[in-house]
Amino acid sequence: MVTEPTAIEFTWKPHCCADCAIRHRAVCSYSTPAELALLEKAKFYKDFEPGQEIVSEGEHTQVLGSVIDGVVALQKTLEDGRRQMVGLLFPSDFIGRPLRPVAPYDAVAATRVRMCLFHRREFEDLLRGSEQLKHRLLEMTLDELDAAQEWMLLLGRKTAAEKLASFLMILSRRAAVLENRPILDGMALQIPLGREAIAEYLGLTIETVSRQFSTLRRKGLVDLPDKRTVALTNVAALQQLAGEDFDDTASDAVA
Amino acid sequence: MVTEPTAIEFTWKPHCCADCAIRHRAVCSYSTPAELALLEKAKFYKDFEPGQEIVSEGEHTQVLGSVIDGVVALQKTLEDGRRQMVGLLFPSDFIGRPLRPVAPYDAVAATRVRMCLFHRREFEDLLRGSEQLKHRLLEMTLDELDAAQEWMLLLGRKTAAEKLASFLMILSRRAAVLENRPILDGMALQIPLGREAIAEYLGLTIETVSRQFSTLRRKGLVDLPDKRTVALTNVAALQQLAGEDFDDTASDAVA
DNA sequence: CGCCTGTTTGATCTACCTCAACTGCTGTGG
DNA sequence: CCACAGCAGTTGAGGTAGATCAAACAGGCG
Repeated sequence: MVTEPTAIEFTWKPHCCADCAIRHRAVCSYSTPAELALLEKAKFYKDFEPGQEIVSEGEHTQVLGSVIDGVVALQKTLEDGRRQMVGLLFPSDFIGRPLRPVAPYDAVAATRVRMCLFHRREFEDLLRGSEQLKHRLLEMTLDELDAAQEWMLLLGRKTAAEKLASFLMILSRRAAVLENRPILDGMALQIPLGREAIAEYLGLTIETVSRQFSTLRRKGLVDLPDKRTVALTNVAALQQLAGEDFDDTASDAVA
Repeated sequence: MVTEPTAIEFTWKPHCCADCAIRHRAVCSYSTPAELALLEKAKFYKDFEPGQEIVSEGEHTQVLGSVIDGVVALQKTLEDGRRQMVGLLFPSDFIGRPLRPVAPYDAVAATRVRMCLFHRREFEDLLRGSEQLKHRLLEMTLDELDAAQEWMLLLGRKTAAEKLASFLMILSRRAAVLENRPILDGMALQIPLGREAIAEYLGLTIETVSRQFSTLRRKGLVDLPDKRTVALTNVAALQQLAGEDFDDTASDAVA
């Protein structure tokens, strides 16, 4: 399963960090030109085919880095094969824990993926010397922790319908940020995962996911032009179903 | 519910950081004497009664800091009242996100709690100037993220029996580290949570938790001398049931 | 002693899982 | 151009783990 990737042509191929599409959002976004030059020297690109493992659980990982293009799923597996996704990474997200040599999960390419990688040793050295890098990594880790805690609420307490609605809203928000446009009724959402991966994301079975998609369609909240596309026909209702406080009610400070 | 805490006497009351019980494990553990002096000046202690809110969801928090004594639960709530615990903090753990003014969860004292607190502003200033503080906070955040991902696997894929067994093993491990002793058959585990809080931890109902406790007792894996105490009579079986790879199989490195 | 709160146990119900059949693509080969 | 695998997704029928509703029970405390 870990075959060498065949040459994949992405629409855009970065050669130097200054041109990089994720330059201002990735772990390097606070780096000074001087530091960027060091990163430039150390980095290398690698492409992965859908389904290919980037990191595998229990493995002593030698590389870590940023997703430039594509989507990566982090998943954990029980001995009997039950699997749970624990992370879904988009361009600019960072894979791998500095200072922690053994990966606690599989990282699998969900689509074609281009990674900007570093050898662990080199990256850790750079990190040690760089206030900016460390600061940005802390920020990103805190964001990931927030997302994980929101996800725990979903897994522990939401119904299947709420789970799927939440998933669609999360994807919408992610797409809105990456593509810099608002979430609107009628917007077509490209889903980078098949039904099985969605089920692993939500802690459901593939059949339940499928049924919930059908229910959402029957209720008129979404259209399903094809298996990998969801058109949001009623964002407000979907958001309501997802059970999210998205209103900007400023609560007053205490103590 | 947010009444001022009455005076609580803990057995040990730190006055200066050098004497502090969590000195070598908390966010300040890498700090130099010089930095410690700054922390010393900025810190203040505060005690909380069981059930008292330390931080509340959506609130603009002005303080953050370390748990010195006691246990704190982080929980998220849906509009209709369904609640999920998303963090359980022991002495030396850190509460609050620097750079993120609005709390995404309630932090509630599960037991009597003594906190070592800082005003957000002051702490952020210290953090900005301190390589050590930032590094330790990054480490701790990464640990919390690991724990959250393990927890997601539990919530999404484990059965009620597996969930409870996992919970007991997590508590055991935590106690083993804090009290610096191994996990052994016969060891009595003090549970800092009532059945309801356990249910919120595991994404179950209180009744299911209670039934699973009874089942574990009937199967001879635990004794239940009183409601807040669990004696582990068969650690190996419990670990097995929890479905954890606790063996130290070194997997070989790849690329 | 009776009240209050937290826990256990029992009986039933239901959301989601499981197993199984079916649909509709997409690619391949005659 | 059609036949037919092969796979991903959908739909259906029935089973079950855990939820829900309800009652009994235990300990602490006035």
